[in-house]
Amino acid sequence: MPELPEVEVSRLGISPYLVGQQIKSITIRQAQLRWPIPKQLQRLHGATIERVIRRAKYLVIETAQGNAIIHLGMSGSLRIVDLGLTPQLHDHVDLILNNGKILRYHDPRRFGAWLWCEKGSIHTVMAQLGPEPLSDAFNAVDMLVKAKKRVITIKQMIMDNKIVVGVGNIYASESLFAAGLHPATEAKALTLSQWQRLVTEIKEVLHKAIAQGGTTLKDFTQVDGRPGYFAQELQVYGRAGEQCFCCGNTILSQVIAQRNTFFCPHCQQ
DNA sequence: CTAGAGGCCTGCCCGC
DNA sequence: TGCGGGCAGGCCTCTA
Repeated sequence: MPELPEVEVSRLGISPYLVGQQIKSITIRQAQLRWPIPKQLQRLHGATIERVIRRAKYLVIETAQGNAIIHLGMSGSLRIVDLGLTPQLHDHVDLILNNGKILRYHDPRRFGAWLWCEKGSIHTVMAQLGPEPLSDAFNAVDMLVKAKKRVITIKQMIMDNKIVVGVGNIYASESLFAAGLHPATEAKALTLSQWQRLVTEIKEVLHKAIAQGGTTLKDFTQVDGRPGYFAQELQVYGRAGEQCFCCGNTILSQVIAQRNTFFCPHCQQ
């Protein structure tokens, strides 16, 4: 699912309902997510939410008692619903707030996670993460240097969370199309100017996707239940066999590192 | 250390 | 209509 834009859209959607609110209680209907939901999460009881931040594809709900970390996995989504709304199948966690709202976590495949992090410490899942793609720490010069040490395609490299976070399978294909680069190109073969183009397009694609409310293929919804509209903007992802909007050639797909990858053989060399 | 493969889950779509 | 196979937005863990 959810790549960086979808997680950021979720953050923007839930923040106004969460920040400053006290958590009345937590209801866990299914604790077996990617990891079992830790008991310490109950320490949110009575806590006031100070901030909701995003790091990579993780959301962090900060309180004076400690932080809850949420990951949406492949099929997770968050909604703000009114108190009393009957939970549906796969609605695994409710954060019940004192403003009559519930933050409701839905995740059919249960690849997502709810974790607990003590105040002032860094959870192991977030300890090894690379730079944020929308920050200046993600830049062409650093990518060029790192690429020289790797035997890997550019698509694998931009999807490596130690190199740069938040770029998943959809936005990797879309960014590579925008940059005119074949996804299977050896990372070490890219020139500085090609890295500049790719870095710029990754930032551009992510910004545009956030502005459109993310991409809904199946499971993802915005906080109010609406889909994300970036699906209408996709140039290559999921379009194998269809015509390139740019040149009319047939879009191809190829498995790279066990992930399906979409590209235009004419526009991407 | 790196790179590649497997696995976790449910749901959906396709072909028989 | 029913059923098995394959596939899906992520990422941790194990092996070589």
